[in-house]
Amino acid sequence: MSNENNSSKKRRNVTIMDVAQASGLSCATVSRVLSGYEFVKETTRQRVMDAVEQLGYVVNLPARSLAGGHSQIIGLLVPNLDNGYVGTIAQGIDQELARANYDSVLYTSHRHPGKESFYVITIANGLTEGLLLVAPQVVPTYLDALREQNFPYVLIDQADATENSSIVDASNWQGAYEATRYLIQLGHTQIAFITGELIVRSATDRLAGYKAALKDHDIPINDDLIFEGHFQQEDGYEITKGILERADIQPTAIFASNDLSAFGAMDAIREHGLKIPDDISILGFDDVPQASIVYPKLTTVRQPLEQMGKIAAKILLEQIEDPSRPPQRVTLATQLVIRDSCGPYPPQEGETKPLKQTGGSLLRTN
Amino acid sequence: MSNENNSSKKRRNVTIMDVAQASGLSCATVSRVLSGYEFVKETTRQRVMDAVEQLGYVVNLPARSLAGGHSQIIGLLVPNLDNGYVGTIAQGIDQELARANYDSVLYTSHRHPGKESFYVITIANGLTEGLLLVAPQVVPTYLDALREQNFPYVLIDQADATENSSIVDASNWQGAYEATRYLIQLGHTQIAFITGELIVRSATDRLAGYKAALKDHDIPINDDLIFEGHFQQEDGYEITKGILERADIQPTAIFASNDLSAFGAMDAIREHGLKIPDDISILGFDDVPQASIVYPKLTTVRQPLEQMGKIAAKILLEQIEDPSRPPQRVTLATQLVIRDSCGPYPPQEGETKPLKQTGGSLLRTN
DNA sequence: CTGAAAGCGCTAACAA
DNA sequence: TTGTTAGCGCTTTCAG
Repeated sequence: MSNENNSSKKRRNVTIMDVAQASGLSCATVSRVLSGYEFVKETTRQRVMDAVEQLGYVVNLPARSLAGGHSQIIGLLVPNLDNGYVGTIAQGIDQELARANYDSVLYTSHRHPGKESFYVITIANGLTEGLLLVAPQVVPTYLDALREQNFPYVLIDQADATENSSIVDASNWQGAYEATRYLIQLGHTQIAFITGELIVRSATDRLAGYKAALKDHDIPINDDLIFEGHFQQEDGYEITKGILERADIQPTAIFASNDLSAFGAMDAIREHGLKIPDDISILGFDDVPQASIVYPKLTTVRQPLEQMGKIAAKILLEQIEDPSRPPQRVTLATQLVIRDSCGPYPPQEGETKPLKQTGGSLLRTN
Repeated sequence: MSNENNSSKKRRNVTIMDVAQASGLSCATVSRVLSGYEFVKETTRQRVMDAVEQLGYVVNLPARSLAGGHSQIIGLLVPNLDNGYVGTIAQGIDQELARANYDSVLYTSHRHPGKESFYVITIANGLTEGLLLVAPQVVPTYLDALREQNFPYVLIDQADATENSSIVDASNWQGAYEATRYLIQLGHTQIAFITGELIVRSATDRLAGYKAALKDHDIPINDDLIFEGHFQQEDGYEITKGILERADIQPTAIFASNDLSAFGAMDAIREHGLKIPDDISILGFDDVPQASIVYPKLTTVRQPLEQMGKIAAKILLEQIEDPSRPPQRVTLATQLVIRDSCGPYPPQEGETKPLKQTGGSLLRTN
């Protein structure tokens, strides 16, 4: 066994000074080598690196940040993590960050109800170089503060009222429009719609896309078929249950504003003894990983979540590098992914898979 | 519009000094108030707080860490984020952390292949006060370094060869044993088993549990029925496809070492035109959120993932507070969750749901 | 109970 | 190309 210094509580870490001493150079030079400064003699660099290696030196991040260097850390503010939605975005972010050797501090919103804004400012204060804000359910109040400080941030899947932030999102209106059109072309006219949080831009855009498609096909918009949800599976379940119990409406298809609520709807439908898509069609939005796992596989509108994360990270990194860049907005195309949860109306006997090309962004996958 | 100082790049942040000045106190006192030191006159505290409020002061984390204070940050090392598994654990961690006002820096492993160890040490150096390591696919090499530095860390769902780390995991052996017994009681004797990464302890434990159950019920262990996978959906799919194409083996049930590979297996089975559970039963392990969404709902062994995260965080926090605490190991009970993917063998006509109590940790849920 | 002062480890002018 | 020297904002003895 090794020597018994278990109880030595605080072993001082190796610092840049130690390296300087060991290599017979100044700490400034060591610092230069470590942060990749160009103009150092090759032999010097080597001397430093040797000492670093030998002493097992590792940088102290807080010290570096404090001294004005790059912490190489960005803050990632998310509402939660348990559904694939955020995870997939985070995956994309992480990939891009890794390329630039950045890491992320994870913050969950709604953690300090009311003091969110204070919380965010703290994050932005010192530790992180920029912020990535993923789809909070409510429009954040601290954006002004960030902007005022000229602190880099990018919103993901979320609109900013002031139109003054960098934003990465997907074409929600378009996606909903095309999906609705698909259902219409399948023969449906009684299409129920489950909305998301209606204070969120993506939710209202999807609703608008749905309405526009109906209108363009001369199908009257029936408010009785529109139900306000909250992007949760539970909502989808409860709302659909309600729909199925009502006698006054008979939708032949349900378009849920996100996959999660679509899953809830599927549950309710099965519980009611109905078959999907024979008795009723279901369409979702997002294309989270689960969508292709459920049975029947969910037809849905794909948001390129991972790519959204990547691009957001890339923009943020650019912004960090050059804070004078003006905010930019990137809207990625959504894509209708046709799987097995939508069928024709009226149901055709013998037909297995409805696969009517509607032109544009269609996709058939697993 | 406000005044045009957009171009002022670096507005100095409000510091503790400003607060001191504004309140006519010393920065030491301000610091004391801010870090909740007990012995300050109430009126003084109030004066400080007022100034803080008025100036909009927020702490600078790096400065605090550097000066030896608590960063209130722990590092969270995870393999990925896109499946519910890690997300659910992270959710639990976050909850516990929030209670103690801690945050987490997210690190993804396999990001710096080969230099992982260096990476981890960097994390541990300065920024974070402790580390939570979630189920890396390989046994990490840097544990010794951490221990040597007396740096607090907790392993989640992962064994440590040296038996010298704090660990939170679940009763993998037991879970697999009970699940296998359940299948046996359902009448199955030809039970295929898809393993996980066999260098990972949880994977070998599950395999051992499966074997033990067979043995205890006098069913010969057939190595031809055991397939090595990697905890991935893809594996489950490929392996199952292979199984179904072989003539020499005819399993009536497949026990996959995690839900992900079970999902893959389900895909392969459906693709083969077979029905679950009528033609073949499927059993998973983990109970990730998707498990109750797939159709048919997956019968699986639940790992209390969220709770594992919570407890790991709690242990880490304790360890941070008092580094002299000896490492502890907590193994949480797994639980067989009976849903719809397993049926009796031979199949009984007319029977809807097999629900044979096997005693112990059974559970029927959605 | 409060203030003065010495760093924590690093970067960034400014010199040399 | 390299060294010297101030701090970055905070905590923490040590005096008062």
